[in-house]
Amino acid sequence: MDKNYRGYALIMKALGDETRVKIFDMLSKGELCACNILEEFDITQPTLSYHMKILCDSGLVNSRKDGVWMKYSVNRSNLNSLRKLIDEIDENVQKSNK
Amino acid sequence: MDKNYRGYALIMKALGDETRVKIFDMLSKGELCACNILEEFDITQPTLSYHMKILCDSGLVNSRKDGVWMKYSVNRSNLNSLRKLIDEIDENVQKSNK
DNA sequence: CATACATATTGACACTTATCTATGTCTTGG
DNA sequence: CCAAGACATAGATAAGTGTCAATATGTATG
Repeated sequence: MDKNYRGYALIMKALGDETRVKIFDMLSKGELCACNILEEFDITQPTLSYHMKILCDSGLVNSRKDGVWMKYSVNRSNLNSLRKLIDEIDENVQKSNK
Repeated sequence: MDKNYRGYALIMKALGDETRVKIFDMLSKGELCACNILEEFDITQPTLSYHMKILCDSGLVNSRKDGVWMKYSVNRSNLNSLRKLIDEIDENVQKSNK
């Protein structure tokens, strides 16, 4: 049973940036609009747009258009898949150290 | 209570490469020597050495010298800290969707 | 419809990354 | 001590990344 290492690497890479991991943590507390996120960082709007695209492409974040605004939220099922990988690795570590 | 986003980003970046996430998964099943890992990949020895350095620098992997060999293993406490971050984010998502 | 506003796209740029070949260092056996 | 083997380091290079300014696109409001 081969794992989808490429997919996991994509997810990890998406979180492998201080700005993006912070954004993801913010989103975990609830849906946010791009402008709300932008306020929290010292980056320009195009740069935020670039980061949001990476988060969405990884599958970790969902987006929906609400009028003029883009609303972002955590994709629960892909977060769960990431969680499972970590849990499985952790289990293996427990076993191999017994 | 501010989180160490930089540290988390470093860890995620370390796993944000297909080769490295695969190596980390291998190590979760037990300590391995560099030469054992090398056999599983189509990369040169210096490239593996480069990847192992990144994994070790992130804190996710421990190394020890055993004679001529370098033995690598998962750093349990840092894996646990990663796990906690994911768990916490997951908990927030559960809460905010109630 | 014209304007304002929120977001996306483009093009440029400096910096970083993953990879290789060549070479260095360290350890062990003879 | 010398040679062989395991690993690290250095230098080169092509590709990828994060950022910005400028511009385009889409949407709501007067």
